[in-house]
Amino acid sequence: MKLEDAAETLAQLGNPTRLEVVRYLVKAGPSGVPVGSIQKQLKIPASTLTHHLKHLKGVGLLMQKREKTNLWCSINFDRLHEVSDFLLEECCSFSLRESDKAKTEHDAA
Amino acid sequence: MKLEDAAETLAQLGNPTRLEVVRYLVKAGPSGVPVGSIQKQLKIPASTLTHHLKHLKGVGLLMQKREKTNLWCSINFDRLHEVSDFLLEECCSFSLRESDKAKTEHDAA
DNA sequence: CTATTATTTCGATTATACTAGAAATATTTA
DNA sequence: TAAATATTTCTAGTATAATCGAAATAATAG
Repeated sequence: MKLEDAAETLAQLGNPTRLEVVRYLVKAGPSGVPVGSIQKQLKIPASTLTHHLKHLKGVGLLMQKREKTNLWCSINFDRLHEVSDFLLEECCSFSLRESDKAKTEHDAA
Repeated sequence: MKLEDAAETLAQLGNPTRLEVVRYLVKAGPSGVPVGSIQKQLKIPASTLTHHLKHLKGVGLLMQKREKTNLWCSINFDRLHEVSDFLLEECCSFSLRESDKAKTEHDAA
């Protein structure tokens, strides 16, 4: 995953209203929930909700599928895992303290 | 972890410059890296970097420790794990499709 | 076709964040 | 004390996002 994409996705998750929606959808599981249910359940004005859903869709976190008049929303779990994992990838792959002690010039450039 | 706190933390991670710093510190491991090394390595203007470090510290992602003239920065791995995990907690704890099929009134309120 | 329900677009207000140069401060070493 | 290095504060310009009411647009059922 590219850093820019991860940052953009995390930024979208960083809005409290949007995160509330995401958490709700995560709990709802793969089958998802209609837009209207989210709206009533979390008491978010319709226009505000649409706005946020568009953002979530934009970074690939949200999937939507029409069924009659309802638009069912569900989380893209793969994508969410990807972002979640990104944060800790390559953890501790170098230690400056060691090279520091060994008098290696870390900041050569 | 409270939703508001998670959102605030994710928002901080959502800035590309800050995320780059975090990723660098994650790779550096628990011993950390001095401010100046981050600055040179990632080529971020000093004032900009200080600004971002303050944000990261504000949400508890960054720990700092002085050693002579250098200020060593390291990631609070516990905190980062907490946020990372938060996203998928209570996954699939309810399914609207099922209650839908059973004609249960989900949006009663 | 009309009524009803679901969702989106528009438009306007308000607030907040990113960025970085220049100057200031702190800490160490000579 | 002076010089050198490390980090922070100040300040200001620029841009972008959150919010939501009202009106518009689907989509279906009767």
